[in-house]
Amino acid sequence: MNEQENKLKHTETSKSLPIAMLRAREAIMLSFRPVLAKHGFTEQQWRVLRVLGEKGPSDAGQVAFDACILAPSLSRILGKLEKDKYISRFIDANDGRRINLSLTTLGEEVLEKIVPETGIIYNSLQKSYGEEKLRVLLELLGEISQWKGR
Amino acid sequence: MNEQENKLKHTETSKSLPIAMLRAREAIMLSFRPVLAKHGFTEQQWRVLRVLGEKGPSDAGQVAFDACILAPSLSRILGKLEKDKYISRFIDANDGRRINLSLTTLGEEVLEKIVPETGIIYNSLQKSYGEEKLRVLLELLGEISQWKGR
DNA sequence: TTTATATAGTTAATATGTTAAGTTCTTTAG
DNA sequence: CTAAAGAACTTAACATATTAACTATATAAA
Repeated sequence: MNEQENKLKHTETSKSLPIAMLRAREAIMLSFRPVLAKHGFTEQQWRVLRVLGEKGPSDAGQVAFDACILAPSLSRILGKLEKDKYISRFIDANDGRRINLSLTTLGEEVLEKIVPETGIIYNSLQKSYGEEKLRVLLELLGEISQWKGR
Repeated sequence: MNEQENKLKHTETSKSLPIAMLRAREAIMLSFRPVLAKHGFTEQQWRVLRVLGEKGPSDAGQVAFDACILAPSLSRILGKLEKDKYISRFIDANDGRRINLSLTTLGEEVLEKIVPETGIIYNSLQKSYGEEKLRVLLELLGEISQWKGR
C-alpha cells in the first residue's frame, strides 16, 4: 500500500470504525427491535429497564452511564417509564440532587417476560457467528471504549 | 458456568453486543464530533459528504445505504446540505423516481479541508490501539453486518 | 457563615432515528 | 393499452441525540 492509499484509508467508509460499528449494530437491532416494539418499548427504554433489573436500584447518573444514554434523553425516558408505572423515582435522602430509580413490580414482570424472547435471538446470533468470535469482539470493543481520545 | 448464568449472560449489559458497540462508538465519536462541529457539520451530514466524495455521484438510495442513514432522515439531511450548497440533487434522466446526488465544488473543498483533521484523530486511535487489532475488529464487525437475523 | 464553585437533573432548541402513510414514476399482469 | 403491484423518495408523527442554558442542592473557600 503506497503513502497516498494509506493516508486515505480511514476515509473509506468500509474501513471506518464508527460506520462499521453502526452497520453491525443495525444488523443486530433489525432483529431485536420488532420484539421490543411488540411489547411497546423502544430500545432505549428497554436498556433502562435492563440496567435497573441487572444492577438493582440506582441513581439516574449511574443508569445514564450503564445504559449509554445522555442525561437529557434519560430525563424524558424516565418520565414516560414512570408514567407507565414501570419504574419509580424518588429523591435520595442524603443528597437532594440525586434521583434514585427502581423497577416496579410491573417493570420486573415485563423484564422477565421479554428477556427470554431476546435471548432466543441472541442465541441464534451466537450460534451462527461463533461463541469465541463473539467473546473476542466484545473484548476488542471493550478496549476501544477505554480510549481517551486525542 | 451453570445453566442459569448462561441463560442470563446476554442480559448483562457489559456483555451485550449492541451496548458494547454503542459504548465503543461513543468513545471514538467523543473525539470526532468537536472537529466536525467546528466546521458546522453533524456526524450524519459528514457521512453523506464522505460517501459522495468516496464513490462519486450516487442516487439517494445508495447514499442511504453507504452512510447507514434511513431514507426519511436522509431526505431532511439532503435538504439542508443542498440549501447550504454542499451538494446538488437532480432527477435521474432514465428513472423519474430516482434522485442523483453529487458534491458541489464547495462540498469537495470542505471535504478536503476536514479529512486531514479527522485523519489525525484516526491515526492516534490506530497508534494507541494497534493496527492489527483494528483490522481484526473491522473484519469481525463486517461479519456481524452480514447477519440476516432470526 | 457567606460566597463561590461544583454536581445532579431538567428544560429548551435543533437534528436525527424510526415507523407509517403518501406521491410519483415504473414495471408487470391481463 | 390499462389497471395493479412495486420502487424511490418525501412527509408526518413521535422518540431520541446533542449541546447549551437553567434550577436546585451540595461542597469548598474565604
